[in-house]
Amino acid sequence: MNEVFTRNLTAWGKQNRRPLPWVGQKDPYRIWLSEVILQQTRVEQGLPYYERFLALFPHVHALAAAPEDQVFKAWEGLGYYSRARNLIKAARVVSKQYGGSFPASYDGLRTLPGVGEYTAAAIASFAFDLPHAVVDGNVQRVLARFFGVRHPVDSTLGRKTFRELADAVLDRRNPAAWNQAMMDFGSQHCKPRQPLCSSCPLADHCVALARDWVGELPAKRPKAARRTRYFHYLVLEHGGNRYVRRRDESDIWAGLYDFPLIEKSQDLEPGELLREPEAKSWLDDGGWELRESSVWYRQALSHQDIRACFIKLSSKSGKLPKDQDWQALAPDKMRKLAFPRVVARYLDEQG
DNA sequence: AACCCGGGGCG
DNA sequence: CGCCCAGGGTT
Repeated sequence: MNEVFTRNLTAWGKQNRRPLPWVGQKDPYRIWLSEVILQQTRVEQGLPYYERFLALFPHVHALAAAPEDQVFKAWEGLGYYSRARNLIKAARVVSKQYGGSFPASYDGLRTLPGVGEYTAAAIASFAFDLPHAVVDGNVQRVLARFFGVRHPVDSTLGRKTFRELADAVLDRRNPAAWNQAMMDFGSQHCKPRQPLCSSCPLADHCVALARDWVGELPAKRPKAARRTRYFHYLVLEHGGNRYVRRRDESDIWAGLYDFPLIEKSQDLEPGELLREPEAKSWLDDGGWELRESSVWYRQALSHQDIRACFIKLSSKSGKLPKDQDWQALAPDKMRKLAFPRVVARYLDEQG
């Protein structure tokens, strides 16, 4: 069974390799960059970001030397911004401590920030031809269906099972081509919905197909409920400038910029909002006057449902409390900074 | 082990 | 609207 799986998947891989800029590459920097960009991200979505990053930062030293805000701006809209933070950290380690050369071992790669089991195996196999099997969503799906594994992929037992299975079927003579074939097969043939079972080279021995489990595999644990948050943004204008701050690392969008924010568990009208203690402590004595308030913008994330409203106020004195690190910025300065998607949408529409 | 972290595309 | 995506880090 294993032999059939290996032989047929290898044959499929030879004829169906995807023409992507990082496929077949041996430069560890380019492999690493593409893998981090593609974490939890579709190829079609990540591709333009990969091209842009490579143009802006052709090698690891350029990325290591870049201003952080420039890297975040290049990452804007891609999500999971801890990837951008770790990208900068890892680039600096490779640039300064390793003289620009990525570690040429799985364990060495694993020490880099943002490089977990999957990414370390990917770089080790693609760049260095080392025998490490990648286990991503595609690989899990192929293995779960063909071998009929019903453990949830996000459970401890499931992770162990899929890692061992992936290692067992790995073609150690050509790990790069094997890993590529597994992921390509999962993304193009053994797809999550409407997989191409009728023309599948593995159909004869596929457990899921024989038992009619294709639609339920791979199994996942039930998800936590989505939390709804109401973000009331104060757009404080003073002499053509607006106040922004860089978000800290304890909540969503760490490292990105946004406006003074009052969060509530429900939506408030501007009149109610400005009577809240939080608003009064910020705005009192500043002579702030209400100008207009936007419609509600909505952003659905996998784990949160965020609704944002933008309330514009202006003042001649422009006074704000000093205990927060607000900066008053002109529009041309703001354009260089990265904002959450929902804020960027507002800025695009309002100017 | 459970939880958190974005955004987009698709059925 | 729910699911999925070339996952990783923190608690």
